[in-house]
This record gives sequence, C-alpha cells and structure tokens, in this order.
Amino acid sequence: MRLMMSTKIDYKKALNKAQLSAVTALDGPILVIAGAGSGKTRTLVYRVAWLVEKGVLPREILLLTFTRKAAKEMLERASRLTNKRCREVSGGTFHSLAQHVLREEARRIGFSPSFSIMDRADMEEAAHALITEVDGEKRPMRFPKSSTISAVFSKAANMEKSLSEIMEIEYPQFLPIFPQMEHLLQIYKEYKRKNNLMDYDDLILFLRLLLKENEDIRLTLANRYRYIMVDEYQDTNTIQADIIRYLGSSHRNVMVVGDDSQSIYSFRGANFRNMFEFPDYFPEARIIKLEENYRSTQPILSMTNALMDQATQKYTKCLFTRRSGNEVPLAIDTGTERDQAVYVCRAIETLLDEGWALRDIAVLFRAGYHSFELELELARRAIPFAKYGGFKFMESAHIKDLLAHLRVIINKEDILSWGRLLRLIRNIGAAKSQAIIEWMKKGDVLPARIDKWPGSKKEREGLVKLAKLMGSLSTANLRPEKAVDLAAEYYNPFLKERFDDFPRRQLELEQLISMASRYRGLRAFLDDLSLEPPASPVDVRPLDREDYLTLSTIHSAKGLEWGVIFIIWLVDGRFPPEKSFLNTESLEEELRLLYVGATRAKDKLIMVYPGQGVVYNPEGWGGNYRRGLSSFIRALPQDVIEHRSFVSAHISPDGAILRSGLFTGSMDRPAANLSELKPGDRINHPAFGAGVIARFLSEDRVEVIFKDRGIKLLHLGYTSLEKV
DNA sequence: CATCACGCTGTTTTT
DNA sequence: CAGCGTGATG
Repeated sequence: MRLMMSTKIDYKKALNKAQLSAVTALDGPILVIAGAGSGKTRTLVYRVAWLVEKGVLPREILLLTFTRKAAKEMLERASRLTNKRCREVSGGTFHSLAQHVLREEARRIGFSPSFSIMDRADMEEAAHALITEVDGEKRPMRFPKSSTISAVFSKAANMEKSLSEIMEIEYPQFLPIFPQMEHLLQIYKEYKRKNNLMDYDDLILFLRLLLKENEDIRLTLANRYRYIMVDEYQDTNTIQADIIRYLGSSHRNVMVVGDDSQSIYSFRGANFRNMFEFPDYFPEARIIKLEENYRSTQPILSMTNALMDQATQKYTKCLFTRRSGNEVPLAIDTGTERDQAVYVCRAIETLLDEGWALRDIAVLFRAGYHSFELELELARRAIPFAKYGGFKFMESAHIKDLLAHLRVIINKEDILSWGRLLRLIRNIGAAKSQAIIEWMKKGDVLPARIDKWPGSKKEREGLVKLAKLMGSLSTANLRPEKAVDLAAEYYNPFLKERFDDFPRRQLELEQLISMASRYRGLRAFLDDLSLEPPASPVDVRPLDREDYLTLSTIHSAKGLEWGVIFIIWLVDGRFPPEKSFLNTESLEEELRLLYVGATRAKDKLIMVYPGQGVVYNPEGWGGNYRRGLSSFIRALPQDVIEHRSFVSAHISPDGAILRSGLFTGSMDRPAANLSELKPGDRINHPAFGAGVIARFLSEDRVEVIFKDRGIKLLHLGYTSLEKV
C-alpha cells in the first residue's frame, strides 16, 4: 500500500519574514515587490505548497508566468516540497490561457474554435501578401519591409495606441504612407477574420474582450481559478493587467510578483508602472517588499545598486546580502569585438584551470548575433556551448514548411499554410498557389482531391503526390508522431533541394517527430508548438557532452543564475551615431538590461566591451565595424568596479600602429600558432572577418587588401591567424 | 515561374 | 556591407 504522506514543511525555517508573510497570506490581493535574487521563485513555490496544504484544490490555482517552462519548473519544485498533486496546478502564459479559453468560446467573437495561431513569420507573410491590395496604384514611396509592418501593427496592439500615434513617435519616416498603412491594417484584420487566424496579440486582446463582455465567462473562470498568481508582473502590459483584474474581480485572491528594475519588455508594451497601478485596481492589496538577496556577493550587489542609481526612474528598493566576497566586478575594454571573443575564451580557460566547470559559466548579451564572433572562437578552441534566445527553432523555414502540411489538416481555411506548402512544388509560385487556393475554396475541394486541379500536366505532377500525403494525413485519429513522420517523408526531397545544410535540418525534423510522440492529438501538438518553444536547446549544434557553457540573450536568461557571468556589450557601429540605438531614450531600458544580466551572477561578474573599435572606413558603411559604447559602464563609481583593458593592437587606416601588446590581468596566454605560418600565406584576418583577403608577412606584419579600395594595413599582435 | 541586375536602407529582445 | 524589393529578361 502506498502511504499518502505530505511532508510537514517548516515554513518559518525555510523563509524570511517578508517571504513568509507573502506565502501564508491566504485571501485577498497581494503585491510583492521582489528584487533580483530575493527568492521570488521560492516564495511562489512555497505559496503553492501552502495553499495545497491548506486544502485548496491544485487545479483551482492559476500560476501565470512568462514562459511555460518557468511554470513547469516551479510546479515541479512545489511537488517535491509537499505533494505530487501540485503538478495539477494550472500554469502557463497569458497566451496559453487565452488560447485555452478561446478554443471554448471563439464563436462568441465570430471565430471558429479551430482557428490557427499566427506567429511572427506568418504575420509578416500575410502583410506582405496584402500589400498588393492596398488602395492607390501609385504609392508615394515604397512600403516598409513586412517585418517592420508587423512590428508596427503589433506595437499598436500591445500598447493600445492608434496606428498614427505609434507611427508619429517611432516610425516618422513612414508617415507619408500613413493612409496606406492604415488601410493595410484594416485589410489585415479582415483577412485574419475571414481565414480564421489569430496572431499573438489577438489572443490576449480577444480574451480581454470575452471577459469584458460576458459576465458568465468571468464567473466561470473565477470559479475555476480561485487563487491567481502572476510572476514577472513588471513585464505585463495593460491588456494583461486588465485580464488579471477581470479574473480576480469577484474573489480578489490575486498575488502579483515583480521587480520594476527588471522590466525589459517595453517594446511589447510592458510598463513597470503597471506594478504600481495594481493597488488602484485592488485598493485593499497588501504590499510586501523582498530586499534580501540570496544569490550574489556584496561587491556584485554594490555594483548593480550603483547601476540602478543611474536610472532616472528608480524605485526605493535596495538590495543587500549576507554573502560576502572580495571580488569586485570587472569591466574590460578590449578595443575590438575580435579581442572581446579572444578575451572571453582565455578567461574561461583560466577559470577551468581554477576548478570551475563550464556549467557554472554563462555569457550573456543583448542580441543573438552579438555572440557570433565569440561562437567562432569557442569552436576553434573546442569549448562546447549551448545557445539560447535569438533565432527560434520554430521559425526556421524547414520546420514551418513541414508543419504547414499538418496545419491545413486541422484548419482547412489556413491559407497561409496552404500557400506555403503549395509554393514548395515546382512551377507553382505566389500567383498559382493563390489560384489553386481560390479554386479549392470555390468548389469546396477536399485536401486529398487537390490533384484534380485543372492546370497543366507539369503542375499536377506535384499535386498528385501532395494529394496522396493529404489523404493519409486525413486518416481519423492519426497519431501526431505518425503524421510528422509522413509529412517528413514527403518533404524530404524539397528539403534536399532547398538547403545546402540539409543533414542538420533533417536531424531537427527527427527531433520534431520525437516531440510529437508526447502528444495524443495533432491539435494539441500544434497549439503547444506555437505557444511553447521546445524546452531543450534544439536550435544549437548537438551536444555530445554533459558539461557545456551557456550563451544566452539577457531576455532568455531571466530568472536563472550562474557562478560566473560574462556580459558582452556591443553597439552595432555600422550605423552613424545619430542612428545608433544606444541613445538617451533607450538608455533607461539598456540600464535595466545590464542590471538583469549582472544580477544573474553569484560569484564573479565580468563585463566586456570593445571600447574603441577598429575604424578602417570612417566614412560610409563599414563591414566589420562595431563599437562598444557603454557610457554607463564607464560612469560607474571607481570603487564598485575595476576597469582593465585587453587590447592586442590598434591600427589607423594608413597602417600605423597606434597601440599594441597591452595585456593586463592574469588572463594572458602566449601567442599560439604564429610559427605555423610562412610569409605569403593567405589568411583570414581576425579583425576584419572572413572574405577579406589578407597575407601573412612576418610575425608582426600582416597585409590586408580591401577589394574596392585597395587599402593596405599592417597589423601586429594577434594570436590566432588562420590559414585559408 | 526563375533568375538577374540594380538601387535603397539600415534597432534588438519574445509570446 | 548585405539583404531585400523592384523591374526586366529568359
């Protein structure tokens, strides 16, 4: 017989005073202002455990988090703490909640419950296709890129502002075509409705609409979820705040947790002031502050506190810790991006010598492509790593291609997917695919009968195969695993034709099959894929080792921690200074971003930035010209940070060496492979990247030839020159 | 439909 | 520079 044992938790021992009061408060609204590393997750986990021990049914608790992975991990922890039933807690993102509710109630807003969810790429594709339908044959200027268009639309939706407001403030360059943009937005909305499609923004907008207009839905949900908890509340926007208000309006058992300093999603309408408006909706709310930090050493916290002092819109919270430590965070000026990569690699090798493991170390950055140079250097030195953030697995072309075949089975009206899969076939492009779709719609042709298309013989050739696939996919109760397998078999020839790197992509399709095997229905599988990026690092090269370094965007690293954090800080210097996006307007958010990155560190924090950059073409656009411009790193007080420089060499356009061989700190190692090179060897010049012809002359002289201008540079001091 | 030459433009982060 | 859109050609 199995013993039903619920562990007695000693809450008083496990939690500090502030945490305890948040955990044990039973009814009523609570606002928890929790600094980085102050045990925010711990508090939520213990609260779930507490509620369950008090007899609240797990499924009556709703835990809204920023990613579904975060929810899952928290519930797992709560289960281990007290009782396995904590796994039954309803947890997820606002978008996944919205999706669930809308699958039940879509008819009330004129959608069919089988609507498809559009991701960013779908949105762009739709916008692109609809441009041709916009009024006026002679447009005053060319249209913005479809990625820009969807960004404008999404921003307007998330910030709840009119298109004109958004365009006036953020995209004034496109104001001449404002009427056309507005028309396009209108067509886009009609298009979604007609084709039973919802984008991410629609999901939460429609959920709010349902709640606003239907008292019965409000009541049903309030009954279903009697205790509501929201994590990362500083990153919610007004739409999400409204949803919370509706969900909690009757029972008022709402606990929101957040940190204003960590608000880094303003681009999608998040506003940290949301947190301070919570008491406006719930006037009886208790406010609890968590200020003791359990993660970082004091020197790291002193730096992050100083960092937030620079923010003009700061709040009163000040973090302290009992973890002492004498290592002051380092700020390393490496001159160039190339040296930045070399520095980080050498520093990591030194750390490994000192006994750190790769799994204790992470390198964080603002944008996915900022780590490209570093990735090359890591690969050269055979340091294994996994990368998170940036480009999405789900957004890669081959995955979308394959899934399109499954989507049309679920939602026959999903003309985006129809277009996508038809265009794969030879001799069918944009025009013909639309014609085929029209024909199918008019004659109500079943997917499996698509081979009856009255076109040329050539076209039908491809369609016959497609019809066969559609026939087998339409089999009732086909398991998702089998469906992906069938589609992959059909898609394989296209894959090989379209992509040079098809072996890697083939592997990823196999991963998709195994992901599908965890689902019983195709619908559930597809919904989950749209709303929950795969948890494993599928978008990186396969790892053959357990121990590896983490590379991550700061956005994807939220809520995580490592012993040692490197932050590489780049500003894309290709743009003239007035267009550089590190301007005063965005400085506030950049500060918060650095704060989030820095507070992930437990023991060591190293910020690395290429201070001067390599300027070889000061006028016009330069190829590999990037500049670190971290005025706020330089402006930090002397005692909270230690500045060093790590610079191999600086050269002027005429080839003169300005500075060289200035190595500081203990990370230095002797030059590696110079002896392997003979004078005259063609090499990849490390400062200018691949594609620039360079010739090795001697140990301290390298000749660089630029294709157009024929400028030659002499160079000295680099340690890894590669023969080509 | 597929391909090529030419001209223009240039902000990242995620559900 | 590079990636994209546009318009012209096979």
